[in-house]
Parts: sequence; structure tokens; C-alpha cells
Amino acid sequence: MPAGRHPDHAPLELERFVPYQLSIVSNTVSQAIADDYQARHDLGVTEWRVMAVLARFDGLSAREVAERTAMDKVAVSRALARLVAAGRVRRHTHASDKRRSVLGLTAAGWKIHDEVAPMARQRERELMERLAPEEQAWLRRILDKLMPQDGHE
Amino acid sequence: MPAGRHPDHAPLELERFVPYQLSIVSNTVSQAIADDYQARHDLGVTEWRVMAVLARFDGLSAREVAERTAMDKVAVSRALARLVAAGRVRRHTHASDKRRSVLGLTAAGWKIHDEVAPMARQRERELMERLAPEEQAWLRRILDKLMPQDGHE
DNA sequence: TAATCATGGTTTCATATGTAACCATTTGCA
DNA sequence: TGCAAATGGTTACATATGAAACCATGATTA
Repeated sequence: MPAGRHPDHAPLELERFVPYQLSIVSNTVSQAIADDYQARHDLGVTEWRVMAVLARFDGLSAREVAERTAMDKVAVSRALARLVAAGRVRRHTHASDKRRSVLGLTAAGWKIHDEVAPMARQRERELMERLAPEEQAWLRRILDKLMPQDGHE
Repeated sequence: MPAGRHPDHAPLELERFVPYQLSIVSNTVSQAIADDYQARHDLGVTEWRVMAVLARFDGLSAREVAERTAMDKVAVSRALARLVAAGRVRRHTHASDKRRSVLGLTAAGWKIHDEVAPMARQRERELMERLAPEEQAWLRRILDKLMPQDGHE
């Protein structure tokens, strides 16, 4: 047996272990995207996700934002605090339920959104262009299948 | 145009955005694996990765571990501190270069490794079983292609 | 061989994140 | 009604993480 190997113990080959590969690829691409706007706009990943959701669905509550971003409510609460303070998100209280907030992007929020969204799309394109068209299609199909089907509620 | 939508702004559809999907899928599966050993063995993800690498490559230095785990050296240093303190990793100084450490699993380390590795593999299997065999093959091929080709050094 | 630079590794500090406890309001139901 | 349980959201605390400064050792070169 080769020196330094331990076949009796069947060690994991990290670089062929799918969960590990997913983690590396995911972190690499997310980081690349974040680098684009982090410094430029002082915007964290969580904040950007909240903005992206509010761009599509105006008037959501914090809880609904949490659902759609797959973030927990604490993370959303913190992101919102920063976004509101920065004047990027408007928040007022729901008319008939004073616990709920009603959220939406401000003009400043839209401005940032309209700068960041194309950059994000561009990064996605760059990632996909490393794959053959056939592979791109399979990847999309596979990810759709593996995404948690939002089993709650 | 439908109420609450803003087509002029071309908002990102997060749930079809590949980097976002990758992040969700990756976190979900990693968390599931971590849950298996976190509580049972008081072992963090970073620590487990270090152990997995040392199981395959005995005698690495901390820097080499960092390379193979795609973690930065601070994270590795901290993980090693805990692992050595817990008696799971043995560390001594390189004979001819006193900066380097020479690392390896202890018997206790191997014991944990041999419990955790099969669980991790099982989780990977469960993930893959949600895909058709054809899709599994494509996913492996695609991830191999997307993995950063270790461009440093 | 002394001065400088590079390398392996740890410590420090500031920030991010998760869990649990917590308020305020609303709902369910006796 | 009136009180317990549930819900939306925030706060507090403890832990994790990353960047930069740091220390010790080794390599390089004048």
C-alpha cells in the first residue's frame, strides 16, 4: 500500500464529495458577486437578497421576505434595519395588523437595485458560460429538482 | 401589467438564479451533514474538513491542509487548536524547518473519522438519490468542471 | 555574515451569524 | 369578555468568521 494512505479507513475524498464541491462552487461564485457590490454600495449579501425580493414583490412583510430569501427572521430584521437606516427600504405599519410591517424599495433602493441586478446576472452568465449548452440545461434542471420544495406552510 | 410587479426594473428572480440556488442547496445539505456530527462529537464543519484531509494525507503542514480544504490559514489554525486540544490530531514540529508543523490523526481522531465518514457518504447518497442516474452523472461532470482548478501557487 | 525579504502559523480586533429570550399585538376559545 | 397560545418582530448573548498585525524561523543576497 502507498505510504501515507489509509485504505482501511476509507477516508473521504473531499474534492469528489458532492456536498463539498457544492460548497466550494457556491462560495466562489457568491463571493465574486458580492465583491461587485459590497465595496461599491456598502451592501451585504443578506441585504441584497432582501432588496431583490422587495424588487419583485412590493409590500411584503418581514416574515414573507424571510420565506422568500430562505433567511431566518433575525437576519432579515437586521438587514432591514440597515436598509431602512440607509434610506433604501421604506417600512410602515400594516393598517389592520400593527405587528406586521409593509416593506418596499425607495427610489434610492431602486437605483441600487438597477445597478446591481445586471452585474449579478452577468456573473451568472460567466459561470454558465464555462459549461456547454447541454450542461447548462442539465444544471438548471438538477438545481430545480434539488431546491427544497419550500416544505413549510 | 400585474399589480406589485416592476418589469421596468427587471428584478432578479432569486429562485431561478443559479448562484442563489447553489447557495441554498449547498447550505441545506451541509447543514444536514453537520447536524449528524455536530452535537454527537462536538465537531465543527471546519474541524471535520481538516480531519478528512488528514485522514487521506498524513503528515501535512497546516498550510497544506488549508490548500486542500479551501479554507484560509486562520480557520485552519483555529480548527487545529481545537482538534489538538481534544486529542484528535497530533502535531509536532518539522525536523528541518521549525516553522512547519507535521500533522496527523491520533487513534481517537481515527475513531471519530470512521464514524463520521460513512454518515457523510450516506447523506451524499440521499442527495443524489433524488436525481435520476443520468442526472447524477451530469451533476458530477458539471461540478468537476466548475470547481476552481486550484489556480494558486 | 548581516540585512532584508518570504513563509508558517497564531493572535487580535471588528463584524457576522444563530439561538434563545423577549415585547407587542392578535387570535382562539372557554 | 378574558385569558392562554400564536405570531411578527427586535434584542441580547454567545460563537464564528475574516482581515490585518504580529512573531518566529528560514531563505536570499550584498
